[in-house]
Amino acid sequence: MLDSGSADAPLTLCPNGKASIECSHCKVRALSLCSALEPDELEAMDKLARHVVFEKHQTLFSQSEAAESVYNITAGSVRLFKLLPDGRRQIVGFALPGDFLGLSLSERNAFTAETLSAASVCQFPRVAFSDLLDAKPHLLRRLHDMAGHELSLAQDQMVILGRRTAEEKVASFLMGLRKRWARIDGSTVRAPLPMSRQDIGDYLGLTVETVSRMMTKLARDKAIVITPDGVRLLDPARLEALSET
Amino acid sequence: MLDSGSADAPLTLCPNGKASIECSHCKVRALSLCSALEPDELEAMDKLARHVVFEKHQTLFSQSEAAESVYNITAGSVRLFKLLPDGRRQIVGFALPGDFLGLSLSERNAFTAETLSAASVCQFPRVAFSDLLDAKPHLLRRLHDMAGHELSLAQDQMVILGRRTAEEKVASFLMGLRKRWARIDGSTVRAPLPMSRQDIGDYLGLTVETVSRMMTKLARDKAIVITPDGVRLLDPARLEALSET
DNA sequence: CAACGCCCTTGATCTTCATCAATGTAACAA
DNA sequence: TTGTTACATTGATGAAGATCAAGGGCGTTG
Repeated sequence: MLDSGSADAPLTLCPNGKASIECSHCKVRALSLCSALEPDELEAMDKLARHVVFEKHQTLFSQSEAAESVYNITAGSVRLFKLLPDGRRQIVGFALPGDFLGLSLSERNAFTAETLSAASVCQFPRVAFSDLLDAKPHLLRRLHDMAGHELSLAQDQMVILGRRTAEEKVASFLMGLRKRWARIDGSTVRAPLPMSRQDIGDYLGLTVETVSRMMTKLARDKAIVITPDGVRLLDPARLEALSET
Repeated sequence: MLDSGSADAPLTLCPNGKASIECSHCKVRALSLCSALEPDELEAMDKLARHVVFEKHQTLFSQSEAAESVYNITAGSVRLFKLLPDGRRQIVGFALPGDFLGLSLSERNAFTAETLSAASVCQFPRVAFSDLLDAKPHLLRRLHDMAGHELSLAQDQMVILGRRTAEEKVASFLMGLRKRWARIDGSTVRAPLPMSRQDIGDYLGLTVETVSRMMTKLARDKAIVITPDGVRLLDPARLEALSET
């Protein structure tokens, strides 16, 4: 895990002018990229930053369009997907608070990003961000490490999509999501599900109905409890067994 | 496509001492990473390089082991896969001549790499390569761009695994492979298949039998011709339609 | 509060692909 | 040559998950 040492130091740098304790931007950035920055570099980042609030189901950016910005999700969550011409949809990931989008700095967006709920986003112009990187090689290095991690996650997802049963897919999904939430809210058993069953299905290569049936099955088996906002994991060992690598 | 301007200039730098026209190392590196290098940087690279020949079905490196090297495949091809404890296998990619492995520079290997045929590999110690990058930020930048491209390919593969039928999967696979061979041998219709049907199945989330049936179907429909060493694409338009994004 | 829409769940049936089994084919060795 | 082995193909059957259909919970809106 990344240390959060730089989280409270540069209070005044938050682009929206609030104290960090109130500012989701400053609060979460300690979780990922910005903890690698020196104060002067943070300042440079913040000069570029623009804080934007999106409503539910709004599009941050679309597949194939020219990439304009790098995004840091500071609150809310986002679905990332590709569409086939006939309407089939594959969700390639979900972005949670603290996650970055567009760090590969490619010219065009590889997928569409839509908010699942109201969301706050810290946006940096791609070109300016790219220039900053050229001036700060160690930041680029950090970025490259993050890209390697992302690639590794994508390959794990290939295993899930290609070689796991419906029940294993849902179990792996819940475990994976729980671990990501743990970094954000510290909970070891709660996994809020801001996305619909349809979204989960499009992420796992299943239909809504199958996702629903597998969730019901896991609940019947006392592995999880389904709550209005997501699930609580009753038997992580059982889920772990279903999703073992 | 990358230009090959630096392909023939630094002839003497080839680590195995042959002239470039005979040296698969020098011939292929123009295709990817090394075309971004200045002569002095190429020299630095070559000082690190070790040229190794592997036999068929040998392991280059294994999943979870400490990553020792960066690899440039100069001849032959390689399968990259992850295993589940119960033996299910997901191939996450195939490496062809000119491809690099281990450029993410992570501490541990994310997958196992095994040769499909006899293969020549140019190997660089990971740590030394990493140090070189720290000294050459523009090379790191180039690497990061390549990582972004790889991530994008991984996401395309997620769409194939999650949302395509067996026939579409096989068609996309053949088209994708043909495009990669085109960069190597220039052919627009030939797609050699150094991997077995089992390998293709483990790449596409299918069984051997289904792969075989779909190949037969495509051949019956006059979209491809099956040859001893691979396939010839008779009707690329039909295959394209099956694999349209 | 009633009506509507949206999402989730559940059941019945169908399709695709996996599984099981047999046969075919090419490379290689004795 | 024949036997052996590994891989590919083909057919018959089965099962996982998709599809089709209906109903239920819940928040929103008039």
